[in-house]
Amino acid sequence: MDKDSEKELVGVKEIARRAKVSIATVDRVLHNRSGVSEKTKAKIQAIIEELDYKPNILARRLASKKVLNLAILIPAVSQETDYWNAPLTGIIQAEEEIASYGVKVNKYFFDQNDKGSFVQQANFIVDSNCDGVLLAPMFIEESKYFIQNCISKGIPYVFINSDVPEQNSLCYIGPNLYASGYLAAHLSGFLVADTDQILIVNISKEIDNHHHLLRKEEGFREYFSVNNRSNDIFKIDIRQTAYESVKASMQKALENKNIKLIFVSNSRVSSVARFLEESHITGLKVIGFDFLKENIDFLKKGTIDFLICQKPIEQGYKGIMTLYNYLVLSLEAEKVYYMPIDIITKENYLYYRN
Amino acid sequence: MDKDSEKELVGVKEIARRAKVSIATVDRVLHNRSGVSEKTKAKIQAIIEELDYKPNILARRLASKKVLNLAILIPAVSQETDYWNAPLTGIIQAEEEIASYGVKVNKYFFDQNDKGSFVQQANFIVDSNCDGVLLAPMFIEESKYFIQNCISKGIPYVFINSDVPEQNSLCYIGPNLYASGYLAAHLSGFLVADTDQILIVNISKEIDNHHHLLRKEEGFREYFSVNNRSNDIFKIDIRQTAYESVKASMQKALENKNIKLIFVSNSRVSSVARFLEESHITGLKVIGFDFLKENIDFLKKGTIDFLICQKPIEQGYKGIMTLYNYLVLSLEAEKVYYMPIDIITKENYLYYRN
DNA sequence: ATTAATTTCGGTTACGTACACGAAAGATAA
DNA sequence: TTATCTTTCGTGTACGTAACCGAAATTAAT
Repeated sequence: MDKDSEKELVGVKEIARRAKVSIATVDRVLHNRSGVSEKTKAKIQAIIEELDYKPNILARRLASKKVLNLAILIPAVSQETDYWNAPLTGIIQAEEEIASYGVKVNKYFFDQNDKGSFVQQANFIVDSNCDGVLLAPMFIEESKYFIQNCISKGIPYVFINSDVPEQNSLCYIGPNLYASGYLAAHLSGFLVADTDQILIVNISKEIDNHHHLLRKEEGFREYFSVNNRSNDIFKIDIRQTAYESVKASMQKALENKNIKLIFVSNSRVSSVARFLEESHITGLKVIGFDFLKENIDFLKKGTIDFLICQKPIEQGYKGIMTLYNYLVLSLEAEKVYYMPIDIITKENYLYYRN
Repeated sequence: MDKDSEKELVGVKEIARRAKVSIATVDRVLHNRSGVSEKTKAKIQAIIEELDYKPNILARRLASKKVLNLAILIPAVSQETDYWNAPLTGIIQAEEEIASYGVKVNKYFFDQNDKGSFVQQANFIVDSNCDGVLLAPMFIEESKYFIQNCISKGIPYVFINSDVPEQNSLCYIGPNLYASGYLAAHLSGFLVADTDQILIVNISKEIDNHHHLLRKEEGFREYFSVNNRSNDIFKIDIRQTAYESVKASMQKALENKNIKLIFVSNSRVSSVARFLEESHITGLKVIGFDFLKENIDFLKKGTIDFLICQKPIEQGYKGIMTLYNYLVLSLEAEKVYYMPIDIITKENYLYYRN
């Protein structure tokens, strides 16, 4: 049972009384508006300091009638993959939670396979007047350009899902790609012997996106190198994401080899699993990414052994909340927030929360 | 870019205007207080329905000057294990978040090895006047008695960390013990061959607590049974938690056997790891529970291979928030909220969030 | 010294809801 | 009918902060 000293919550009124000024004046220094002499300003600030005054958020939001406009720019959910459903879900969750606090989230979507749509939507955001941006910087150069516009308008922005370092974003929320590749390799280590052959599969159409996969591959290879494991590691890049294309590439890749484990560097792992199943190839271990329905189906059946996932819903949720905390509560954000690297198996997927 | 219809946020004032009554009358039906004729009550309710009125939480908390008193009853952090630090951290986090909403959390702690202290603290809570209780029902009968008191006073209660089913709690937040044991077995399956011997170690002083460990053991054994794995599985119960006692028991247990994997059914796994290290026993795989500093140290060194963890901080956080949501926002809670079963290894522990 | 311009500050209302208090309307009894 | 009681409802103030508007104090210009 705690008996710590009950701090009486003081408000502007008490501060005004002690400083022998009106609450309006206190309000002015709180928002460092002009119109207060240096002397009284100092006096009031001292009292604020002394009393450890914390403004009442409720009263503040209630009295301030202006609504906060946030904008998000993320890929649209396509028929190819519904990965971005998850971050969007988190974004909507956050929106509902803070809607009554006068926050509105305007949603803009672009086509992952079309840089033009990204630029177009980004321009819409620039033209709208918003107070903060949540962005999936999938196209690096275009993102940098967009950011320049934000900076010149004084709009803070948060990166989600993939980072563009050195761009002075409020924060980055997403995976540490390298580390997740490294972990995948560790899990692989349990599944194969030193003499077994390993295949890395990168499936991605857009070159920018491909870049992210390479980071995972580096981490993956690093593990085997650091631990002096001498497995043969092959790799293929598949640049057409349709199943037929994956199938053809996989057939070729497995020819005349004795691959024992396949590492698919993104959520497209279900295509590979489907191929293995349809070809009646068994005895192969498979590791991939993301908690998608198709992937889980194969996980249940044992075609996929491990999925690595990084809480996409929470990424969206935290992205919005970071902007809210910064703009409304004026809390500073962690510059980099790496999401936990979750391991999903047949046995724990039921309890997983994105 | 969404263009859904902007719902104008309406308040009691608008409702009052439409119903041609005063806001006080609207307020009365909102809180279904007495003093309103059935006719006007029906009229007002219809309008509320039609307009899909959502009360403004900020204004509500601001105007209502009564503070909400929550009580928690959890084990004290002992020198033996600081596991309960984590839930407490989450509880404090939640408290800070909602403190400005007029919520206060009163903390009561009991000694895990002393039922009497549990009863005593529970009585303190009953005598205090609180509006909700968060409880770790470690001692089953005593908890049931406590709950009876809560029910008779109309106080809602939430279970955390371990469940007592059929007690009509607002909700249970914590692990699915059986499933986590099952997962541990699955991971073990990767680490051992069919001919290897396995040792299950239960370390716990209190019998009630022991009961929880058995659920994990069941899940563990079930996996091997379901998958027709024929490993010899031995087991020991250690009823004294001090290291010397663990050491003696372990020495005896390993004698004349060829154990290849040890499954420790709770967070005491570091004692076992310490024993192995001091005895220079290598080549043994170890699986245990919980993200504690001692455990992580051994994980880093490779003495422990896997830790299973179930977000104790979040358990505390969610426990308080569930009460808050129920009492303040009158949101119903999920009856059972099983925490995700997280797998922690050398490679991902850095990114783990409790 | 007087006026004008500027800086500094206080009074006041508003945000959406809760609730005490008292007034009006209706019901009952004489 | 009038008096009394009960039910039903409206007025007004408060919660802690934001911000407008105008007043007082200070400074600058004549």
